[in-house]
Amino acid sequence: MATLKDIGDELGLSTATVSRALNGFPEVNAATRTRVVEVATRLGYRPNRIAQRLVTGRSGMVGMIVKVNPDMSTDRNFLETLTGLTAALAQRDVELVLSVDQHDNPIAAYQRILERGILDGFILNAPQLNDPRIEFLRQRGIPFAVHGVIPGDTDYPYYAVNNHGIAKVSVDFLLSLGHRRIAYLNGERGHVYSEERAAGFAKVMQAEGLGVPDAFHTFLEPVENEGYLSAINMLSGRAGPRPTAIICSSVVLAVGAMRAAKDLGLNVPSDLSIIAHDDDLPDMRSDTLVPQLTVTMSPLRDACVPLANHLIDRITSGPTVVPQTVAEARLVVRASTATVPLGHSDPW
Amino acid sequence: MATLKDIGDELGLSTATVSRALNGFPEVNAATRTRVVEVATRLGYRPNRIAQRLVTGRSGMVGMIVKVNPDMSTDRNFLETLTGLTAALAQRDVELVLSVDQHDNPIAAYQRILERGILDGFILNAPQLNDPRIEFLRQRGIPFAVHGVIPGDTDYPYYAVNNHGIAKVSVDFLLSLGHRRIAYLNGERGHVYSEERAAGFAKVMQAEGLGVPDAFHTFLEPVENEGYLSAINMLSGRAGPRPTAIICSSVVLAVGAMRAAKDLGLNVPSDLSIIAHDDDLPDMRSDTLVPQLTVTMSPLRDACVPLANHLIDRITSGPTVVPQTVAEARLVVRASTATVPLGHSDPW
DNA sequence: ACGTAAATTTAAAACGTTTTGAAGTGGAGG
DNA sequence: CCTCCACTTCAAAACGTTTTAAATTTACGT
Repeated sequence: MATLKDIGDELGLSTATVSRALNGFPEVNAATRTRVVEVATRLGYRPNRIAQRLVTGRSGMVGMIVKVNPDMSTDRNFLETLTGLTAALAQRDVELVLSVDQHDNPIAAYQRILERGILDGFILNAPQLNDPRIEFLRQRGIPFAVHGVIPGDTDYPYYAVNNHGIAKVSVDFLLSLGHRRIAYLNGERGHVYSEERAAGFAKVMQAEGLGVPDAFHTFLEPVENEGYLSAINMLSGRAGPRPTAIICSSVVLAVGAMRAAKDLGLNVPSDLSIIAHDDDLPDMRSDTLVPQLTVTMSPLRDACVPLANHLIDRITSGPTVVPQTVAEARLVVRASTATVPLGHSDPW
Repeated sequence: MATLKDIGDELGLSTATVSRALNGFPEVNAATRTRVVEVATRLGYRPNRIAQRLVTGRSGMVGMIVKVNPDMSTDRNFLETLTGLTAALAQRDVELVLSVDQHDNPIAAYQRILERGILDGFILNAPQLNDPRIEFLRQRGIPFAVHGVIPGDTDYPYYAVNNHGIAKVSVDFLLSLGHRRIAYLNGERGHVYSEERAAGFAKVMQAEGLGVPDAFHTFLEPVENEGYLSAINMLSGRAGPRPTAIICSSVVLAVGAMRAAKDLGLNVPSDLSIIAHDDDLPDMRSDTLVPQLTVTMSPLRDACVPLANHLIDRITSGPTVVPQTVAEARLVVRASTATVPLGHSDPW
């Protein structure tokens, strides 16, 4: 716990000079600077974040609020994000403060922690379509960066994957294999990612002159059983001729769909092609499934470093800087997709 | 962002008096106090934690370090703990700062964050048998509270469940049903909880004059498939006469064991009794399984409030205070246990 | 040598709180 | 009327840093 004063005393310098020397100000003599740095490292000096914050208004700490919901699958994503984010922030010497939001009011948690004047900014994840948190933070002028982006409201730093593109790549690939009856097991309504993919899916299919009955585009909680039930419904033939291909919004849903196919005696990929989007979660490896799953892939972890940097840049450079990234998913063709089965290439 | 000065100016008082009025000092006039409180609430005053910390040395923030490992099941516990803990701490106006430890050196993360002088203390979870973190924090005099307790090293605030008791209750119950060949699917070696239960299990069985072959007491990563494989091995009869009852250290393992029994054509509970320990995780409901699982139960969430309080008490009252709690698990008898099948009541 | 500009360093204020030591009230007792 | 004490309140220092404005030193041209 050495302080600036300790260093200054040892060298006969004022704390002002020491501070400047360590913070790389140009007006300090090169020789002095090296002496200061030398003593600082010898004493193991680390600036006191608290004191820093008091005077600069910055604490080097950013917050993230976790919405707790019983659906743990989103939490799996969250934990993955959390890990990468802490690491990425640590790279730039920023700490992550976590808060859990248990109330129905998504603002309350932010308010509570903001009132304390501790944090420099926030990372938001899983934005909803009209996300009140964004309005709230924008109003107060609190810097934030979003994992994802709200279409039509993009006035902030973000890292997003091209959900439109994810849908298009999947559909294009299946079309090229001759599929025409393509179903979609999507995520829950209201989330940006599912709505965006839904729009992309609808658009590409329409452009091809292919309609999709409502029963074959479902919006599900991303748990295995939901995927199973919806796929059973689609594949049983009761809602119309069964699809020859299913696109799943996540690997969990694909696992459910594969179980459904198996239970109905359908072979993947010869009777049914399955393609999923894979966030590359460590406990949901799409390449360990049987058959190995064809996926569009955009590792969740890839988001963390850009997100951290976007936020920090925004904090340090002010509101003029709006760093944004849109990542493309890449198609990984494995064994769960094949050409359309004979006699099934007609549309619905 | 009202300050003490704002309040003081409005009432013609010094910041000193305002501060004392709000912090409940006895020497302030009752009438003044009410006036101060009135203005403070009207202005939405919240003390600035940063300034507070700078002068008092306390920040009202405690830390927790997450060890990231690919085994997500422990993370499920972690997330549950996290939720409860944040809430419990918030009750006493304390924030939780999270840090993720990705390095092999468990100390590094603590060091990094401590050097910053931000935190008042730590919550540790999942203590290992010779946990270096404890030695480190003790040496530095940093307050901490542990979820769990290391046998033989109990010189700190903690909340623990009686793991010995968990094993004993389970075994006693099975013994009373006539079982003699009781197997144990335990958690991984090195963790306090598994070692303690192992010791408890061995002791109770020995006291009964019943040995347990090594093959029937296994230490597993708490994932479904591990439970399945180990149970298959036990029930196939290759390692000796099959057990009539299996105790599982967690519900996930029990799910695996039940699948194994089913695959081998064994009925639960008539052929095989299964009992598990249930931490009451929201996504692993032991009462939704078929058959409903008999369990020893100690909700993970119960730990959070005592843990938070233990830590805060320690921080505020100094090292003389060592609040400790040992919780007992309760037995919840459901449908996965029954009396020993005829002709199987002899020991190994 | 001298004045001036540039280079370097310093003293002091500021951030918002807590806390120490002192000072200002008022009333009771002499 | 004076002293003493209890009750309130206040001014100022402190925490460790950054930053403004001022002061000091150095360098340079004459």
